[in-house]
Amino acid sequence: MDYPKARRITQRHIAERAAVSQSVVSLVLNGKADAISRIPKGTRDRVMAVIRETGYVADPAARRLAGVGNKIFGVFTYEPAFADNSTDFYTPLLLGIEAKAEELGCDLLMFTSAPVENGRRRIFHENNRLALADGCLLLGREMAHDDLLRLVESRLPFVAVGRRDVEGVPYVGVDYVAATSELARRARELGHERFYYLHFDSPAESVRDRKRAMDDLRALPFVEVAIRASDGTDIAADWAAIREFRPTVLFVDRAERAESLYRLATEAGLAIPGDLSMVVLEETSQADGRGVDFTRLSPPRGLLGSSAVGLLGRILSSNDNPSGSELRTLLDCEVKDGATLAVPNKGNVL
Amino acid sequence: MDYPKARRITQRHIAERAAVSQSVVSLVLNGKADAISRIPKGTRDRVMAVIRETGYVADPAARRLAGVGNKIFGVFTYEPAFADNSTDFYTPLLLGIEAKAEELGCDLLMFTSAPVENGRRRIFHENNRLALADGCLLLGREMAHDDLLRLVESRLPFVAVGRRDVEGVPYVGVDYVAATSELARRARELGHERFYYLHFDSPAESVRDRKRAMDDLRALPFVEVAIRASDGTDIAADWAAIREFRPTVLFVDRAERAESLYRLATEAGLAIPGDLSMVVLEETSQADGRGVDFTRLSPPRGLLGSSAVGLLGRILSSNDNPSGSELRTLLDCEVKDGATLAVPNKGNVL
DNA sequence: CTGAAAGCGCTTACAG
DNA sequence: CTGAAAGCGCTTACAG
Repeated sequence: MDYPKARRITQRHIAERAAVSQSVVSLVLNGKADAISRIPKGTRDRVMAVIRETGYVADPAARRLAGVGNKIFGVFTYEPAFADNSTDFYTPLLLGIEAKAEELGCDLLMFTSAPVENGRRRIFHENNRLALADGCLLLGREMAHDDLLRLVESRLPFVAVGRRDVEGVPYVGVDYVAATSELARRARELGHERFYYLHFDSPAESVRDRKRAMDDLRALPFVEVAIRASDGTDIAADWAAIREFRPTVLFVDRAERAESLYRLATEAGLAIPGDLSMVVLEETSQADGRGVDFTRLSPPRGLLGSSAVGLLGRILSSNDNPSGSELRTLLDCEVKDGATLAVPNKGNVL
Repeated sequence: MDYPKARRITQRHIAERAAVSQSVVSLVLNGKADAISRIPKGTRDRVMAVIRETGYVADPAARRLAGVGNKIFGVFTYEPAFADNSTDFYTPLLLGIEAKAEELGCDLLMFTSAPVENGRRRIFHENNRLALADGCLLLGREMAHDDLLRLVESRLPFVAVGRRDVEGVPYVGVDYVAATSELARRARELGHERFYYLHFDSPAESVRDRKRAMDDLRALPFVEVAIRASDGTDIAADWAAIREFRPTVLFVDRAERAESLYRLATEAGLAIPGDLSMVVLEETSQADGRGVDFTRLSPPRGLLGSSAVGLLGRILSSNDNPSGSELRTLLDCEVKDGATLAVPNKGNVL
């Protein structure tokens, strides 16, 4: 793809018309305060007038090459953001990111060109345009840890959305451990003692955090917890495994699976929540208003996005030095009361 | 001993390690076929090996400055895309854009930094990063025609999403005239003779196109058409005006208003569609599944986005020359049968 | 076949 | 106070 040479106005043109040298134009435009103050006001005004007349704007590529920032934040999504099943997840995140970027006066460079291999994107591909960004935002449930290490090494400032278990990676994440524990606590208080947790089979931090909270449950007296990883391809098998354990409450980390299990349960004649309570550890789909009103977690996705942009902005700003704990922020996760968690029926019918 | 500052790998480094000159590296990387063919295969392989080892990627800013394309498409949205009431409109569009960009291997530069004035963005603001993009996509219901003219003049290749009445502006739009006429034809066939059209008070092309179709209706025998522009601030007044005309069918261009009018009508004891049929000339909100199932237009938003990206790609490609009509494409708009258009009751009760 | 060099448009130390 | 110049990393016509 060739770049059709648009006749651009340059600082040389401005300089000619204002009868100064090109460097004075550059100085007036973005010199340091004390350098500018040495230029007589008359000269400054003359230059500014010509700039306004001509609508001159500095070429960002040249600025970049000369080593200054451009207020461009790269956005990299590990899973393709536009895939239908990711829309619910990414849209609120991206809205938060955009809102904050607008507030900071930043442009957003979406790295849609990263090639997809095995369902995930490769960030360091040939011809990646990472260097055009002042810093970068990383989104995705799973991120390859070697990519993250390489990014740290590259010195490109970046912020991951979601907690990451990699040394030196700044992130803004969600406190899934606390929120999951809170839901478990509520279930326990209602009298549940047999917990089943069906979770996605993934090494992602957000998956592991939820699992840790469920694991910790075992320390409580009278509580029994069964945990099963599932790749989601055989829900019927998952359901069979669940029934065998005879839980009174079922935790599921993915809303879509919860829907399937809900159907299987009701088809089997079970009353939810009476015979079996259900809890979902993520937000349910907003797409249709007809879904089950699950008791669930509702991560603050908009805030997550805007906070990540805010943190990246602070990292890039020379007169701001985020502390170690600010570089590793966890946001509180809201619990939404739905209609699927209640006191268990007396006789367990499963 | 001082460590050399961890710097970017450049072509010079590659050249040193492969024992060639820097220009040979550049040639191997992106020279024309006949130039490359003159470099012995051994040399080429040596250079490529070093490039692979080091993971070298050309600096896009330098490439840009040297005058070649970067496969970056700018995306400019006149209305802030993240505003809550625009999400329904922009999201499918952006999904289509992203999908096609990924297919073409392009990155997307979202101009979120454009300052908002009076609810719309200014594209030519100081420090705009337009020049970083190979070409640009323009989204928005209304676009300032002087901005468009200036853009044409700037020679930056661009494509507008939505038909535009400005000389030299390439676009991909929706054929609202045909689709609106089709809906009117159906209403006429069902026996409707008194049409009311309430439309947004805006000079936008998409608004004018729908209005033209409604205007054309007047040519039909027995048909009476009343048309009212509304800024949406006083729906009650709009409803009063509608009642006074006693239409049997009400066309509305905005789904949100149609919802309000539907409420007013049913509160007034009217049966819809019996006493009053309603037709909406845009897609209704997907946000909740509980809205009215309007008979309506459903513009192909995803396709609109991907087609616009495709067209921009063709414009930028040197070996492709879109014809005049391809530069001004209108897509067919689907009509969705809902529950609000039917044969009118015998006695008009309005 | 390969290298030296000009040039893209900027920033910024340096010299008048 | 202001200008000439080096340098950022690349592409590409031009000379050997």
